[in-house]
Amino acid sequence: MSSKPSIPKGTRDFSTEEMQRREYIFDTVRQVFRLYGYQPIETPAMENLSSLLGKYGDEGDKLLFRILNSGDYLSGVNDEELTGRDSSRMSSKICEKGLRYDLTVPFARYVVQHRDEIVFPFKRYQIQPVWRADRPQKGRYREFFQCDVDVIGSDSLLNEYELVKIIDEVFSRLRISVVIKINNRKILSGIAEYLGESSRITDITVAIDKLDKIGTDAVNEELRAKGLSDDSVKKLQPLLALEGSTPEKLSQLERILSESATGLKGIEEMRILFSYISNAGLKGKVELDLTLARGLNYYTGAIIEVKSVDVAIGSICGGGRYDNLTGVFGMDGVSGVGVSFGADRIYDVLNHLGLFKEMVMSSSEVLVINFGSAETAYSLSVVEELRKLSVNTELYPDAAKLKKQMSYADSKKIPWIIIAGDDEIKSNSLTIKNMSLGTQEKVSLGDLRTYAENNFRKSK
RNA sequence: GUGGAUGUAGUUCAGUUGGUUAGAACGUCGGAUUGUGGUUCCGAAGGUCGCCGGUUCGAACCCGGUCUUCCACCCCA
Repeated sequence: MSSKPSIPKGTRDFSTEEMQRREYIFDTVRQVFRLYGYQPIETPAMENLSSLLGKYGDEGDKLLFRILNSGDYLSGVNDEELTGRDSSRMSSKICEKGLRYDLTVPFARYVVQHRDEIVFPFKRYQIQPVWRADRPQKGRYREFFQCDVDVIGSDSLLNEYELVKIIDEVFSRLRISVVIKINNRKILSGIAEYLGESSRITDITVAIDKLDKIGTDAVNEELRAKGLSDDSVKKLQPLLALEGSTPEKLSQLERILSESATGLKGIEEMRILFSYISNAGLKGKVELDLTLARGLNYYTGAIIEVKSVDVAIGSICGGGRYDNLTGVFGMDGVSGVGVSFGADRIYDVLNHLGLFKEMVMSSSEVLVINFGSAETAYSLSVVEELRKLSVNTELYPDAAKLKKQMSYADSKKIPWIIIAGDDEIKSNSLTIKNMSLGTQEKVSLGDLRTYAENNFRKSK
């Protein structure tokens, strides 16, 4: 015997119960996506490494799972390279494929590759696993599912608004209270411009993203450590301290960033978006959050992030506008915007909130007891009839003791049992037992249909 | 990738400064009850103490390595 079997770090098996819960999440998002007119696509688990590299920054490149070439993968490597121990150079020689890191970049590749078949604006959703060679933690896995909705080929801010509506709808259906945070890359660019540090926009945004977590002083310290002048740090302070309603914040910003055309454009975009939102009657909270800066560096307009109000687990949904993602695949001038729901974290939130407990997890509505070969034909006809009526029904496969069959039903939370043995067959009837009440009654075979319609599937 | 914790029946956890045969609860299975589950009673099975090595007369316990999970950074769904 070898040691116990196991699965790679950061990956998980899902039990039947977990899968029912997960499918509930997937079904919910899928229904909402469809409601807004989005259509599904899928792309392969692996992409050519050339499609993936350089899209997520240096950090992202490190987190890509690379797939070793098949066959004699060392044939193209000379001795010098082999002994050079340069991992990154080696990997580019021996790996030409990688596992997808997100769904957005493969989508961009898909759009470029299928441009002739696609009608724009193209609204698609995609629910598939992605892989990151991250160090796992709570709520961080190496294999996890994203549920992406994107619309590509339209600049309209109505798309951003629609995505906010979708987010609100999904989380209200899932009964998770959320706050939707929105920012705009152009405003962040404007701020960097205003500080005279345009080239350091990444350092600046990464630092101020941590404001919530580490506080103003630590952020300032980090900015200085990254090489920002004291003067710039000083100029940034009023921006970090902005208060008031969203329109008030935008007005103050407008004054401060009056010299930056990009910044003003961003402010204008936010004004329009929030004007849509203010009339939308959303259930969740939506706020402008200037410190929201994380996300991939391909965002160019709106940046969206959603957090659970009740459970601290990082963001459960995020996305934004990317003006030219398809450009890197040779197709310019196509703008897209989309968000991604993190199914695994949403699962953790629902679990933490106890919102799964009330879910009915029964595989079958009715279990027909198996008494043995003499009764099988009679039992099967009952099973068939119920299935014709769309009642989820199963026949216990073995003629086990009644006690065993009943505790099977009990542990699987099957609410109804049908007993059809000798006595019943003789009188052309069935004994139907309600497992939660413990009551049972005899029903003639001819009344089964009526009984089923009046009693079964009541929960749905 | 950096730093720090963790690992004992299926599950949650006990286990004395290193000392004989590693325990409990819950769960599972069997019986009390051969046509009645969820309650009760009785009984049983189930562990190479994550894995590999070292120290020791002797290791679940001490040391090293490794893997897992978790926490903080980095980054992110």
